[in-house]
Amino acid sequence: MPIPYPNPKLERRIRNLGFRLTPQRDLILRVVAGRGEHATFDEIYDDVHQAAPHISPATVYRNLETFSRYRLIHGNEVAGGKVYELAREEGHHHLICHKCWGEIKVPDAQVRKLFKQLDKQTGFLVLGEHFVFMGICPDCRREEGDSLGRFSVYPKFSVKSKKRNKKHE
Amino acid sequence: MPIPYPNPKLERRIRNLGFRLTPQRDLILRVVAGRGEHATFDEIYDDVHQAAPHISPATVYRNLETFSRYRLIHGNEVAGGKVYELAREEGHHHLICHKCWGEIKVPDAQVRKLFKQLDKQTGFLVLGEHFVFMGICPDCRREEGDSLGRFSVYPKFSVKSKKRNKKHE
DNA sequence: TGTACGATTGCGAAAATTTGCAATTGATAA
DNA sequence: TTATCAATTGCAAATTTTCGCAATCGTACA
Repeated sequence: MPIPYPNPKLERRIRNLGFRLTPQRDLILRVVAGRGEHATFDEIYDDVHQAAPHISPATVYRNLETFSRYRLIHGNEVAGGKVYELAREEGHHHLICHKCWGEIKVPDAQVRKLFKQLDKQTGFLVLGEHFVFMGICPDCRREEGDSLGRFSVYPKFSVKSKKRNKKHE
Repeated sequence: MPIPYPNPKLERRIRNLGFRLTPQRDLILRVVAGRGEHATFDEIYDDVHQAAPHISPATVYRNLETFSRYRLIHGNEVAGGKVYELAREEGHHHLICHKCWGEIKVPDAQVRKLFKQLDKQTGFLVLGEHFVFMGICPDCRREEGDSLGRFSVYPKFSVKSKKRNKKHE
């Protein structure tokens, strides 16, 4: 379940960071929230553009980047594409299979335990609330063993051409 | 220490996967090997281009992508830039500080333990040999506490304009 | 409220990355 | 060695992403 929006906590956070909460930013956050997990740039931009055609891609790029940088949202590299989602208190992590692209969720506690250990040992505080670990899922291992054969790898999943609508003509 | 090159094992791996070992690919691998850890696209392309000016950026992009896909090299998203390096037997992982960009290496064993647990619990085999965990390092925590303030975040590290030399003036 | 300042936006241009395709060239088997 | 065939390359074009800058527009404060 995505974080609800409007989200007073999020707004407070934005202002505390010294950011202005512009209509553009508000909309972008709403869209990301509405998309739930793993929204691509295109999905986000499409929604934003539909709701407010004057908002430029550059603004969306910039804000996604800014929000990520300040951990209001999380950006994740998945299978050749980048996906975004609202940051949450609870972490959640995925195992994604190289072969079949299946996803398995990992209980946060497990990963958190590693971070706690790292902290104890090095004093370093890991901040990521969302990690993606690539590998091979149980089913595919059964089929082909642990090594990735030549033809077991897939093309990038993301749709190729976005072909945004030009404004003029 | 980067993996030595030429590397018979790597060549065998390439051929086993059904890839042709073209001069372009050979050079790219040599360059990546020569760069050691964390080579950016630009660094790689520059070296390649210097050694063989006729090789196009597209070829380098394609092969970096292909090699990553088949785990001959590892591509990693670091601080807004992507970096590549030759894959190795031994994993190695980094903690990178959001504030000062300091790097701390994590003993592979520690992370591996997590993966082993995941395997035991889910049957999923994690394949990544190189993970990057972002967070706050001990020194910066001491200075500012655990929360990331507005001005504690840095611009992207990667050099902005690449401005490749055009061939035809 | 009204004013002032600096953050943010949209635009167009620049730069980076990907793609289509014809030509080339490894690798295999005769 | 030579012929064959599909993988790979280089180019140019298409597409995506970033950047510079003047104009706006939130916010803070009087």
